[in-house]
Amino acid sequence: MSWTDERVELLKKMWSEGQSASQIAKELGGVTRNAVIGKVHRLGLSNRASGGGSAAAAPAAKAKEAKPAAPKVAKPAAKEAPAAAPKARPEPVAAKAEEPKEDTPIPMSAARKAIIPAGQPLPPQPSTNEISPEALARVNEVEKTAKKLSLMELTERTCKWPVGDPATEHFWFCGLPVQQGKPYCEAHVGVAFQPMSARRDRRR
DNA sequence: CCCTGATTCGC
DNA sequence: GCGAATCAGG
Repeated sequence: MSWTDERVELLKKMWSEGQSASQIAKELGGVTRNAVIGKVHRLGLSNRASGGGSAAAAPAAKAKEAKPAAPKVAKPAAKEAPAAAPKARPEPVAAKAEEPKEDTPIPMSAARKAIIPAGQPLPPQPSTNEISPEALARVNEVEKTAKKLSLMELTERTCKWPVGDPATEHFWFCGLPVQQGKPYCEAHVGVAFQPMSARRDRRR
């Protein structure tokens, strides 16, 4: 694929919108994020700043080291190996403390009748009708393709959204790839983290 | 490990 | 000009 005007235009657009290089690459197709980044630089728009019309900006970049007289320096291929010193390197193997593995918190699902074995008080949960319809639709859709993992099968990168009633047979965890950072997949992040006041704040 | 952008450099 | 490889964070 080559950088046609259209593709460059889309690149510029998406980049200015703050899309990541990988997202742009995906959209364009036929290029890697590296290609996108490379192009971005060549186009000289690597600096995504200057959004608001504020005249002053440029928070002063870091002091870039000037390049005195060593444009290209080949890798230090040759080893000096001067003295015949026996390189006895202690090589201290720092032992890392084991990180305590945290248990994954288990969120409640929408389908809870009112009975959880020990009869715990139900944790407060945003009522279903306050979640955007689209988000719910997506969740319902996703639950069909969920990987339906058991508790033991969950990993750091599997969606930990529970589906079904823990007290019944059909209970599982979504298991789809999580959204970076979050404990849930994209769809479930959508219902888990609501942009507060989603409905009331409609206008603005 | 997943991701990000930045840079280098052979092509 | 192009972009893989690599680097440097988060």
